[in-house]
Amino acid sequence: MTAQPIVKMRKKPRQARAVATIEAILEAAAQILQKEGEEALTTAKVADRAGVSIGSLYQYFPNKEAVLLALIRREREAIGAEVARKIAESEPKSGEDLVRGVISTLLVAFRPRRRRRKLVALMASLSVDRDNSGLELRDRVAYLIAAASRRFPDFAARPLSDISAYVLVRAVLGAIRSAVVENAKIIDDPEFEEELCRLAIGYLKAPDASAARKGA
Amino acid sequence: MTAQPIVKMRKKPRQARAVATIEAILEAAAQILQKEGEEALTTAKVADRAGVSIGSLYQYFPNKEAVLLALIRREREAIGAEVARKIAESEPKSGEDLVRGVISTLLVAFRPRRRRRKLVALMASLSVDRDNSGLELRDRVAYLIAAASRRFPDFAARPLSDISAYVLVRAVLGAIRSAVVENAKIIDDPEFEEELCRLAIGYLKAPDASAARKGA
Amino acid sequence: MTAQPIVKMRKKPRQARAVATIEAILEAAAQILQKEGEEALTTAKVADRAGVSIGSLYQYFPNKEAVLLALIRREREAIGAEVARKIAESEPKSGEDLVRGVISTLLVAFRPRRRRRKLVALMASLSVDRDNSGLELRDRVAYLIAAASRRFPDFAARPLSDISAYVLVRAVLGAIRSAVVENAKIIDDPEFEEELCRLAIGYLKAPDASAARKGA
Amino acid sequence: MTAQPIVKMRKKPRQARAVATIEAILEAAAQILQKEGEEALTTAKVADRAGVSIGSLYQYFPNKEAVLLALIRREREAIGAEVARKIAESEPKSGEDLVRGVISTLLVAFRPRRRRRKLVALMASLSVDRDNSGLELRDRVAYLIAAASRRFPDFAARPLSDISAYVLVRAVLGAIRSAVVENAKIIDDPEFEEELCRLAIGYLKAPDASAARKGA
DNA sequence: CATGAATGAGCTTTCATTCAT
DNA sequence: TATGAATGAAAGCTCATTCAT
Repeated sequence: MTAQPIVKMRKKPRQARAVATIEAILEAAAQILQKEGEEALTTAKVADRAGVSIGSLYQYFPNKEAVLLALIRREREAIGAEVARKIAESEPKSGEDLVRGVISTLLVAFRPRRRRRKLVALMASLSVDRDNSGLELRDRVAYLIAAASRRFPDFAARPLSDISAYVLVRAVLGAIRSAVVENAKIIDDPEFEEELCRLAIGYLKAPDASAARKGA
Repeated sequence: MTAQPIVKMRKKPRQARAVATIEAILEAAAQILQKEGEEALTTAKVADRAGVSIGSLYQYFPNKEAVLLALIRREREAIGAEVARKIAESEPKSGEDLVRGVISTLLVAFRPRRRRRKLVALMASLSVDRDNSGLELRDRVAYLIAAASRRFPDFAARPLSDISAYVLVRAVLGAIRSAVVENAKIIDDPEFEEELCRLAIGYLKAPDASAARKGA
Repeated sequence: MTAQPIVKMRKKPRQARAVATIEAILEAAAQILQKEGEEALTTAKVADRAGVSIGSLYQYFPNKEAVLLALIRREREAIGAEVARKIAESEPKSGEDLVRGVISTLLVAFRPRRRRRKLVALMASLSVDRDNSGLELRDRVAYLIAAASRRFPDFAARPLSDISAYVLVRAVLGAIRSAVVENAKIIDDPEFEEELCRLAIGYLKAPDASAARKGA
Repeated sequence: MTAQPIVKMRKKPRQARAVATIEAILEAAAQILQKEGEEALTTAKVADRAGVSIGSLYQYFPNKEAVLLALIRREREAIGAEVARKIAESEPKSGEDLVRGVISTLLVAFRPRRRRRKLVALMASLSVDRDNSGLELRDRVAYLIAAASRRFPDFAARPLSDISAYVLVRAVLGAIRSAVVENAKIIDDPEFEEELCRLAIGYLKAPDASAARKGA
């Protein structure tokens, strides 16, 4: 895992068998990551647990890193899509509604699977350095919030600056990340969800800081 | 990094020379981590850059992990102490004052040294799994805020629950962490600091969520 | 290239299509060898470049080595045939004539195709160990010279011993080999050709060494 | 053995033990090369036969190729030095004397050790592409001959052009190379040596070709 | 105490070859 | 017959750690 920025899969699967192989590899990688940690994630182990030969692994992934990246991308897209879908079908009536919906969905997505702990930690550390196409979750959430801040009367007072959006999204996801990674039972606590909402909504409704300062 | 769960240092340094050696090793490790990343951090390289033999390194640290842990702890303590000191000498007159002071100090601590980027990422991923004594920074900040929320009139309205403190501290540090790790120039932007303050202060002053709900 | 000592082709091509396939495979191998070197010559790459599946390659060649051997043999036969043909049609009038003709043809055969460099090197290293049927070029040349030394008056003085033939042929081909393999532009230099002729003709005309010694 | 032009040793040995290790590695490599061929030359096998760990091998050689290169260089220097020494102490009285001395020494150097067969083949194929500092043998021989062609009356008639030297040295070494590589008993035959001398001396004494042509 | 040579388990990756489809 | 997914032995190489000097 030295350099090699290659990220794509080595070959497109043309037979159904191949698709199953890829899926098995990713699932095996996820399991090992979860149960034994990143250091235990060796290509041999992944192939073994996936029930395929090591050669097959390398037929579809150019190197170990590519497996990790694919795994992370899959996870991220799954969560991102879920958030978007839930929001779309819940038809929020207010900005507050929407924020509660987003946070609730995020928590649901990260919660049940304590099994995803290591993966989330990895996502945090890997995504940054190596995968710039990977900010989907954050960007999607930021987009949703920004849209809401324009569309709904309760937030309309002040449009969201880029920096505000950055702070809000990173703060909320940062807190969730901590909860997941620190393995805290707190992530199942309704009060945690409530406080997250309070943090977000309070921030979105608060008078503009600079405006406030100038006004003072 | 195979076996050996030992984590403490192998021997107490009794001579000034020993202290200097340890310091040189940690500094070398920090430099390598920063300039070349975690993968490049090998014991041989650390010893070499520190100007000591590999044998000497193992005289002071039982294994590679111990070096990393010591490095992280050093960094964390430095930042924690700085926050505490700045607050102590600034004698805040209000809760808002104190929060602004804490955030400002945190940003100063993380900011100038873009060189600390990799270290911060490491702290995040390592602290959780391997060092349970390591939450000092977070705990210290949480303690400060909690104390303030009791001491100062502007926050007095509602004492900070454990969960609230958790959310607040993780949110703020999470946003800063993002800024540092994503290498964003945003960390130098005054507006970023302002928004962080707005987030924290707004949260601390907002009416209690559950109270509000009950009241409704 | 593990086991399987089989060296012959697996099946006789009975259809024109098969011949074309074999030709495509050999041509692909030659190209890869030339452009990327021996290490890059993998069966998968050969099949790919030849436009056939890896399975098909193994239908015509029992293993990778057989491909190489076929390639070398093809090359060798081509050059050998060319030398023979040129000589036959030039109807040399003297031994010197014939020698000049042979050397000239050899140089023409090896020259234009700097592309054949890697192939020549291969021929040199492979032919020895693995292909004992492969001395055709050398033998053909040796035969030509030997015949000339008997047929033409200018060489008639002394019949060529086996060892003399060996020395002469290896010397001339060795010098050409060096020129090709070392990638020297020398192979295009007319003086090079002239000197080779001088070497060969001088040797063939010189008084017998042992005779000379005895005479002395 | 992909790229990596590194050729030097990884670290200078500072302890006597290290020198012995290096020697053992080279000797083991030579043996394996000889008895089992180039394909059998794996780093593990070399280390094993040398009685050292694989790690030790890589402490002194950056990669497998470096081992080969060191081996070849060692061999080449040994032969080159021997040729030079023998000539120096034999104090040849004529050019013919000197040529006979050189050829005799070369044959002695290559002869007794049928064990050197594979090594010579390797030298031929490797030296060219990868080690440009490696032409010592050829250059040394060429230098000796060139000097002789100027110093001694029997060759004085015509100074040796660069191309003539090239042809002569490659021809002689090419013939010897063939004898060694083809495993022919011919290398032990005194007539072989005699014919080589005849080839070389005849060439050196022959009237200049171009002169001859012009004269005609 | 310091040194650095030695160790070797274990990792990633390649590629010739097979065989079910 | 042609295909290409699957195989897995085996290779090169790294690096944390030990221990004789």
